[in-house]
Amino acid sequence: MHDLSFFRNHLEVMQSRLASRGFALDIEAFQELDRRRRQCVTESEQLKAERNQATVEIGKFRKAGADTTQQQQAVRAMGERIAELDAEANKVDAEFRDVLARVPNIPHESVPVGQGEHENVEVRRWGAPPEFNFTPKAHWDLGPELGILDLERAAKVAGARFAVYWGIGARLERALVQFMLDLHTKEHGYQEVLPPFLINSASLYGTGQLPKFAEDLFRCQGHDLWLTPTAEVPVTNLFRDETLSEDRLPISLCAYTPCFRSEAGSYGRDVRGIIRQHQFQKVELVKFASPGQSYQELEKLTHDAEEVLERLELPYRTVVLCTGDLGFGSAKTYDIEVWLPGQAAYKEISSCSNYEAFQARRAQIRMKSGKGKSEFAHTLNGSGLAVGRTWVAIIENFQQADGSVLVPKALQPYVGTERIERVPKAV
RNA sequence: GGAGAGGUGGCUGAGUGGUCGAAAGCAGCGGUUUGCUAAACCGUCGUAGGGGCCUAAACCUCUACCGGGGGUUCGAAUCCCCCCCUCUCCGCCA
Repeated sequence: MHDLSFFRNHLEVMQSRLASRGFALDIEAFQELDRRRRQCVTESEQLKAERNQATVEIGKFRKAGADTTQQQQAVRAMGERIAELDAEANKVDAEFRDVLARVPNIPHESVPVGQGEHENVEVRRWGAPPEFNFTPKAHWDLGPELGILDLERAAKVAGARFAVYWGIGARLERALVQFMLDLHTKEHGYQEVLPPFLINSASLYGTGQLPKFAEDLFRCQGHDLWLTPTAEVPVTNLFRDETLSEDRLPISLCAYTPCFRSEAGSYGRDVRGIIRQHQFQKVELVKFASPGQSYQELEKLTHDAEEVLERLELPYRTVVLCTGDLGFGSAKTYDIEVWLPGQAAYKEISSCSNYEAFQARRAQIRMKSGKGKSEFAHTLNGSGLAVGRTWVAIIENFQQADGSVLVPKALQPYVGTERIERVPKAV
């Protein structure tokens, strides 16, 4: 959500900067809606002022014992007109807000201009893809062969795009969660939180998933509750409608949650394996920062996520998204992509974004210095990391000729073994 | 799930139909006094939207907001209905 008065007064600037990310702002339609909205509000408020005055007079007259039937009728008629005007004002205002709520954020000036994914710019590359003296397998073959990944039974108990992990496979997933949380809390200065996995509409609105992306979510029938698509939502909304004191910023939080996404509109993409699931596990990093420090914090947060891959000896590259590939609310985003031998490609495993005040304005997250006026905080978040995709990266990168998988050294204490071998069938 | 008690400004807390955006206290901010600190005293002290004003700040003014949404009334923090949340007790449950 943009600042209304700023937006209204800088329409041309907004238009040109939004155009860089492929969003066409219709200035005339906006102005017309804004004009109608103000007209309704002004007229209604004038009438309300008159009514309030008349009402006070009636009170005085009645105290004096006078008959006020006539005045009462007049005010009643006024009330009817006000109701009409308010209905119209509400309608126009809702329309106006809806338009405004669907305008994406302005890209930061450091973001490269581009049309889409292919124009993202690589900023770092770490490690080298492993070389195999055999043809490496993809996890969708390797996992079932090892007996640790079972997509068929997952389809039975839930459906497509779900997974069941068996034995050491389940333990590997759990070990990764533990490892990531330990790294971020003990070495990167994050405080761990465990939020609700079901969240209400107000929270989703606060971080920008609603109203625009409802079809991407799972909703609980009969309740105002949705399955969280990412911990970003409950964790960022922790401070909704609150004012943070500036000297406590930045606040850095990390949270483990499962994430649920309907993946409507992604039919046919990543259908094999567990790259794209309705449910996946993620450790999320969230920061609340002052405007002056938020870009520095974005760099830190991104490095904190990259560190996970380095400790796990997984090759990756980091790209900065160009204007055309930027997410709805983000002003700047780094994607971290891990190397997957099964696909011989770098695949997104984390997305680290600075939303500036875009979410904070929606969620009313303010900050205040000692005596200054309060202003909106900046919010940031990034995966640290997507656990399922990290699981895939380990299986594929550390696979051996005999079909077993070596466990990276840093993870061995958590997994309790140096090598993953075929698990005995449960039945 | 059942019964009861509540939800008022940053906090505490008054207010049961009109002059209440809301007493009082605390915290905050500005000032006076003071060598400094402390204290005392004076003042100030909510948010959002509209207009004055072409733009920005300041200022003035209007409107809305006393958990949320509806209703009654000339007029609602106050009366009625629905919902949400908190607390206490009971039931059930990991």
